[in-house]
Amino acid sequence: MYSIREQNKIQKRKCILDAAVQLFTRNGYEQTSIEELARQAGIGKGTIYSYFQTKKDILRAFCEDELEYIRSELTAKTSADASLKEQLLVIYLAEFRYVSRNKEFGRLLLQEKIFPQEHHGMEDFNIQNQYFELLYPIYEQAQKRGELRDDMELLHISGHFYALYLLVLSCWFNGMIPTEEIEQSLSTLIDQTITGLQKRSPAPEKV
Amino acid sequence: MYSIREQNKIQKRKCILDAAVQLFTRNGYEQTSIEELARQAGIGKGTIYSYFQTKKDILRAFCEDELEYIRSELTAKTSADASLKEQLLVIYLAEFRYVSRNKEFGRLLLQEKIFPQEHHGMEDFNIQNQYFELLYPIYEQAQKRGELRDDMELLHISGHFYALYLLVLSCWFNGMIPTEEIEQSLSTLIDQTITGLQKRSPAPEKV
DNA sequence: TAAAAAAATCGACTGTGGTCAATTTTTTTT
DNA sequence: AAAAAAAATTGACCACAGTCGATTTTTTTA
Repeated sequence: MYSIREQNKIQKRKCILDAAVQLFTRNGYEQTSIEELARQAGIGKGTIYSYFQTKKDILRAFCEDELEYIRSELTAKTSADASLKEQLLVIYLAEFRYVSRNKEFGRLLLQEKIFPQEHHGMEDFNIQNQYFELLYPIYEQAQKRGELRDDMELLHISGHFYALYLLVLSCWFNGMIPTEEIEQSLSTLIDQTITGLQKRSPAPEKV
Repeated sequence: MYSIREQNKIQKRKCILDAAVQLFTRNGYEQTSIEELARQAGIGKGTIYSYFQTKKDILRAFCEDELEYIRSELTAKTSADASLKEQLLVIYLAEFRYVSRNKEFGRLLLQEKIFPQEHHGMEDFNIQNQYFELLYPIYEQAQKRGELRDDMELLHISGHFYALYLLVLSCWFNGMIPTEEIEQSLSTLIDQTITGLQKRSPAPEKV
């Protein structure tokens, strides 16, 4: 049972986020002032800061919600019979599509997510872990089918693929990879990872 | 031959960076105002902005210089006989040590470097590429010794290892990996990359 | 060398993110 | 129901990043 107070809090938080979405998407993040945002949400400026610590947190909260939704949608859709590579591509490309839809948002979100401020702390840790766990079933399945080694920690495997995704994102933000080539790049890197960089057939001679 | 004007520009730029180093390291980046910085450098506030576009650019300029120096030192030192893994570890650990020495600087530097603003553009692209090329000899050498496949683009190989480094950095910033375990983590991931995540055929490989 | 042009310097000014003490609203106590 | 306590709200206020037109310094022209 929620008290009036708690009801209001929840509702007001939503008001702020709704106003943020509207203004951020219309005028951009930097171009939207907190005062404007407060006006649009129908509350005082100071009140915003009892719901969010910083301006970035507002953007982050919205993005996280959206991403969470996309992910839940996705796991339902991913076909379990597809190869590991295919499944990973579907997931990471969906994420990329989201992050790249608005470059400004994506950049700010990733900057905070990958190299966060001290004070956020534990939150991120959990979200990150949650996300990894989301992928675990896929890796486990791939292990069972013999697509992946089974003498490795899932966390390491998961991390490894995630690292590649990060790299591709970074290259895209730096203009080194155009949008059309993202899939190709990811695909190549996934292949590399699975196969390994080690020289194959002729047995390597020890020096 | 430098004109008086050009002489002054070079010197003044250095003044600003010197002042920045002093104040940033003493009081931190956030706690140092541009006015303070200008005073310390002995120039007007507005002048700073004809040398650097933003406050972050000042920090970045300093960090880049330092990093460039560390890298040049390093390539001279790295022993060419060591294994690929050993060489990579030396290089990436040196970088990590630098980035982690001051967490605040490191964070800001990486945020800008990995997910940069639009307007910086080409600069970063070149720096990134320069860095990759710095490592090329090491990979080529490893290919010749048969440690690495030689049917792969150096850029992809380079990128792949760089991705792992990024991941480890991110985990460190998120508090998922404590400083003492960085080497271990990197080491594991490098092994994984070289060997590949694929399940090896239980049947003995042809000798 | 004097005048004109170009470049560099400056600090008052602006807009904004974030704070905080005073005020209002809700809940608890008597 | 009234009083007291707790929580939420607010906008004036502050500090600071970044701008810009006025001023000074350097270079070029005549």
